[in-house]
Amino acid sequence: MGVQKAYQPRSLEPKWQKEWLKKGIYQQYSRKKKCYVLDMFPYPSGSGLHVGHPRGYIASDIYSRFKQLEGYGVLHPMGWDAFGLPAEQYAIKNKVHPAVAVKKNIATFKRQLAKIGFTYDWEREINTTDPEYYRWTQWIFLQMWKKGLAYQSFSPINWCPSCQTGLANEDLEQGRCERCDSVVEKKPMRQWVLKITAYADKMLRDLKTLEWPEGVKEAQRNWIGRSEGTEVVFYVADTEEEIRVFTTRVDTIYGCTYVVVAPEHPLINQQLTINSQGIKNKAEVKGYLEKTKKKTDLERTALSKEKTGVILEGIEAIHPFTAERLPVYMADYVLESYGTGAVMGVPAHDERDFEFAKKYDLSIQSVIAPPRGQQPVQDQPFIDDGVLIDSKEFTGLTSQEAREKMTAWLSKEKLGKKKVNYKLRDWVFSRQRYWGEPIPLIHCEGCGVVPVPERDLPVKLPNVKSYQPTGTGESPLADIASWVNVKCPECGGKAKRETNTMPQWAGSSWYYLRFIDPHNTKALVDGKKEKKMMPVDVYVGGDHATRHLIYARFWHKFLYDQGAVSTPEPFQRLEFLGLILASDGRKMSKRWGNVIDPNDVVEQFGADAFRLYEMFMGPFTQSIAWNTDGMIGTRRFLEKVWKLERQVTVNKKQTTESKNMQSLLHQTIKKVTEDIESFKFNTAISSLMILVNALEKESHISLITYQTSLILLSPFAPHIAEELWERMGNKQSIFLSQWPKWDKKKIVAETVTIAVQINGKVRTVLTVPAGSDEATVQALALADVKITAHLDGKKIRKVIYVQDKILNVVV
RNA sequence: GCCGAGGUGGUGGAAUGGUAGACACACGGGACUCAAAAUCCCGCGAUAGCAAUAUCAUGAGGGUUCAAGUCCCUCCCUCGGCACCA
Repeated sequence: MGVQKAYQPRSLEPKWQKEWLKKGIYQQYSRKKKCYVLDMFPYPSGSGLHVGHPRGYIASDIYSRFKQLEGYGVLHPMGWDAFGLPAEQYAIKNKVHPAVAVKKNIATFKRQLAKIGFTYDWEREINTTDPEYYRWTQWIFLQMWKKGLAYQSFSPINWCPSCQTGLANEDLEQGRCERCDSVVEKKPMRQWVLKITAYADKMLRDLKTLEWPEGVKEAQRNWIGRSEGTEVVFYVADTEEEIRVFTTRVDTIYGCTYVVVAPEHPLINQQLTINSQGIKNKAEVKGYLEKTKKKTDLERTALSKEKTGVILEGIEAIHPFTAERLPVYMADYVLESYGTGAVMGVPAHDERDFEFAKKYDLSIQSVIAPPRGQQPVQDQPFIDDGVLIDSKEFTGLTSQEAREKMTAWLSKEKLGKKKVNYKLRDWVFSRQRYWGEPIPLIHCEGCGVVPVPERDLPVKLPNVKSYQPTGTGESPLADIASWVNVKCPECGGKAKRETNTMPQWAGSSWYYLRFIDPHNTKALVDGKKEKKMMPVDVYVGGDHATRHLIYARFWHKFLYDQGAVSTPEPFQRLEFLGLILASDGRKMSKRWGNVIDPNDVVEQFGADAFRLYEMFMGPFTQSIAWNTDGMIGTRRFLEKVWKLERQVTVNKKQTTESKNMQSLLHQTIKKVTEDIESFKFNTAISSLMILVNALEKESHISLITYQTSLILLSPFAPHIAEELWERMGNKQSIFLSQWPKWDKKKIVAETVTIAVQINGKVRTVLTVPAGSDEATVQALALADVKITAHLDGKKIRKVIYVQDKILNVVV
């Protein structure tokens, strides 16, 4: 053991970091049981890591070390999600190739990470911008294309005028670009789109099988937005034209007093171009259309906005049940992109319709009566289910019965059918920017769209003079004639490459597979290695509740259907972490000047103290403000651990501590084991502190107790644990030892304290041998002065006794 | 508006229906020191009291229970997600 020096993390930590790497301590892949622990890999930005980033990495690292100690072969890799706008913007500004900037940033990130002491297997490091990586991103895209899941669309998409690129629905936040906050416009453009909606049902269904936080599942459910309803046909009077309407409340249809279509609805264009009949107030309608076009989606959907619309004079809709002629309106509160782009107006039972009807003085007919006892509120629509009234033969049915019967009737009459609708839109997959994976397709004059043959993958991103977006809807790649002009791989004729690139989210949609064998992604296809490692057992991260998780699930499910992967879901368990905010309560950001560099903290307190503090701050799922003052606490704790060595007796295997001490040790084993498994690191650490505080008071600590404590500490503070472990004479790394098991019998303490209550109020506590029976405890309690004083001769009505916990006397 | 997570000391936070405030930070007092830092010991929800102790106290108000931070009902507030989705 030698003479003990002061605890000096600054020399001790780098020493072990090197040693672990050299010996490959964390590459125990030959073990039988596997555990795949994955972090959401970072985007290597120019500003480097701040103390918020490592929170998730520390958690996954603790979990990985714990699982390795439990005997698992743990895969815990790290890589870089390096395509995307920031690197490109940096490149434009500084006139360097984005790949150069990315390389530099990755080096910074790695240097920062290395100091915290992670178990990452750097032999499996990946980078989404590596052509050998994106060869497979392109390959997967081609498989989708071949199955008809990638298609060209020419309809209007979301266009960010500042980023000068098309965006997916998921990239918007309240009608603004999530990246730059610009108001997004609608722009008709040629786009590649992935048919993610084809997987809507499967993604929804399989959420049930996942161990994910309820909130994230719910966000996914909302995003997919499945709703069951009825599609109803309203014929346009005196024509063969029809307006199809989607509703979830067909039971209210007798209250339908008008029909509304979206401005983009095909009927409008068609009826405007008819000369003889059709819309009579064409000028008015055209005027409204013009106004709508000028509005952004943001303005159209603004919450407080009053509903506007215009009647289509000369057009009437036939009510499918009553054959009444109803007025038809065009209004921009109806969205073309959802349902059929047309709705039936039931003002008595829908808030929006009610508002609209009030404004345009439309008739309001109540057809749903509230269930017994309830009174409808005056001057407000009744939007709940109830019992049908004034609905001919459907009168008297409940809403639910009516929906079924009415839908059945409509089906029979060929006037409608059951229909499921989703909010989820297909994924706009092309970007008109430089720094992304080229879409591996070729446009041939003769053959049309032709895939790049597999042997020609990857389609490498060529060098360009300017990374600046062109703004024309073409990417900067379009300017490189030598790259764009190719021979058609099928007919050898004149052809051009697709110049759009893939979005930021492409590379991260399958990266967890690449880690399984980063040098040979054929594993994807041949399957053996994939089968051994998948699924990811625990996925740790935050901030991407919908986009990344929904995209990755979609790609994975596609690959599953192709037989390329063996599991229907990629991430079995998800641990979603809270952000670390700056001490001012804001997000840590260069912009606010409130960033704290983890390496500064490590420099001052040591990596182990830093790791402990990040986990001790509070519950893992909760956002929390950083406070460097707290660091001193975990550092002091480690100093105590360090000094404990002096109390270790040479007496080898035997335990010398009291029974109560043994009980505490075993309680701690149980607590730490269970808490790590459930990601409750803060309470695991506090129980370790309790143990250390107690050991400190012992005159002697047995070797076995001490070493057990070191193992319990090692996932959290690996460096100090390894150092002290070695000082105990161990030749092999502590991380190749075994996680202790608790002994139920030893957990039971010799003595326990029992609270004695009178009428539920604690009056005294008794220390009694564990397992004492009620009679014994009651006798002791009634003999206690404090109790007799309170009883004051009153009659005891009842006594409740909970073993080893409480005795309640009711008087 | 809908969905999700919350509301506990000066602060971060603990509490299978069973002694509310574990653990830690800050703070106050003491020891050591010429002095400081570090370290160690003691105290630390509020009110009253020299004290023993008593009363009150987990966003607000009701309820269930021998016993409620925890379960039920009504309401308020904070954070996160979604939102003219028919």
